Amino acid sequence: MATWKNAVPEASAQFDRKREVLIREAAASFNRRGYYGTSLTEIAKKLGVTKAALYTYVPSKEELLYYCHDSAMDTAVEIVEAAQQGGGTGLQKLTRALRSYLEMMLGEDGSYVVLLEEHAMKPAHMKAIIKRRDQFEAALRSFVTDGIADGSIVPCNPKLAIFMVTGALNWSRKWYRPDGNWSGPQIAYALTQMLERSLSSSPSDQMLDDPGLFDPDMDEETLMAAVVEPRTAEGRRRPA
Amino acid sequence: MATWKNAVPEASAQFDRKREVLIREAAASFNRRGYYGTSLTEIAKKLGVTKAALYTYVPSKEELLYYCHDSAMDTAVEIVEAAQQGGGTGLQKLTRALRSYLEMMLGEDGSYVVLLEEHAMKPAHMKAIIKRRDQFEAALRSFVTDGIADGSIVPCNPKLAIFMVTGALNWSRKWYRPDGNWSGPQIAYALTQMLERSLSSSPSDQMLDDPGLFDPDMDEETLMAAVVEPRTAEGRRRPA
DNA sequence: CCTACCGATCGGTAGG
DNA sequence: CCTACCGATCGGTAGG
Repeated sequence: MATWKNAVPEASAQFDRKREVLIREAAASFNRRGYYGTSLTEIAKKLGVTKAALYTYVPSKEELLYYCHDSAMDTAVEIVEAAQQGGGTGLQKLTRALRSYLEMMLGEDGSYVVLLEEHAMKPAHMKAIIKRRDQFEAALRSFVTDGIADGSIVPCNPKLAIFMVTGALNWSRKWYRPDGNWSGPQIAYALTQMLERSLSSSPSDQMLDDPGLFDPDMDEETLMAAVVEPRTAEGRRRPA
Repeated sequence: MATWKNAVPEASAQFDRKREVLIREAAASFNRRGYYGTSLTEIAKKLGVTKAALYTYVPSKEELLYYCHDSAMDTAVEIVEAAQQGGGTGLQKLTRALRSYLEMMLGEDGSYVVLLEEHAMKPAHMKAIIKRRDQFEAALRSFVTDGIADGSIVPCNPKLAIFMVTGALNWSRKWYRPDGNWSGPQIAYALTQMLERSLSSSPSDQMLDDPGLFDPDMDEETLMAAVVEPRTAEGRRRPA
């Protein structure tokens, strides 16, 4: 007799799950071909259904784009909060945030982080997204001002600094190839290191000149020793 | 009797000029609303003609996008060549290239530098553009390897370094507001300074914390003195 | 350089 | 979740 009671949340979970898959698939397509360059028919075909079926989960194409942006902001906020709770100097918090942001973006479902074409949304949706993004950027800027105050970051303009780092990070989606020589975590480490150097009050004179040398399981000392050590021509690449 | 002879080049010049205006207008629209989000009717309206008139100057919308990309690459190549001929260390050449690239991009007709949606072009056009862009990036990378060799740049991965700086630069189009607090040259100076710091073998411990302080006519010493000096709340902004 | 039109494709809906 | 369809808009062309 309890069957009816259980059936409701199960069905609802199914619905939510499908909706989430739709959003990720849409975001990937919007990223690849642009909002106007992607038809709902294409998205539906990838999901094995017809266009009409999509309207069970979203009321319009525009709203689908809005959901994509909103999901991306959920992730961004999580990353900033985790970086904040990790503690340490301003520079450490910033570096941590940048690295996990990049790892996420270059990871499996990273393509769903939509960044462009906010103008395609209707004004109310656009304002909501821009507001959330401003909060994200403000959190990153606070790491910079923290760092300037605690001496870990060189005095600079926080606004410009954050524009610089987010630009460098977001651009990675344009050139990153999952089947290339470098893995996501390797690029995340090496790129973050370069950006950290531009802001650190005590910039390292040792940089990772081959991202392929980085191993997620390696500790900092071993890695830095590898940088100066002689090594084989192709170095160590794509560690499991 | 010479009238006829002169009329031909004049007409041809008129044609070329109009074509150029069309390309810039199209590039600005493509940048704003995307390739698929921009109709030829919109572009035509901005130029005060009808859509059909555009076909006198370009054979198709796709070809118009190709011309946009190609013009942008012309400018990029010019900038790199000028930076090369200026001489100096690898770091100096790189910094010079980045700064003029940014000044151009934030300048009056800068919006015509199209960067995205290469996939909208047919394969042959896409290949041609990607080839030219690779040459541009290779030139920038050579500045980095020059710099590592002459000791002005810290040992690093040139490919990653150029991806980082181009990302930071290209992203500026997303946030730059011509009517904002900072002028194009001011941002170009301050942002380039930050990027230079990430690669320099002797990173400055003095950064321009307010881009508004920068005056194109100011020499380096006066500027750096202004950075440490006390100043009025709003600093000096938007010098003529 | 314009008016008038074409075939194709789009987002969205009706009805089941 | 599908078939079948709608009005609107697109890129491109004919003919002048």
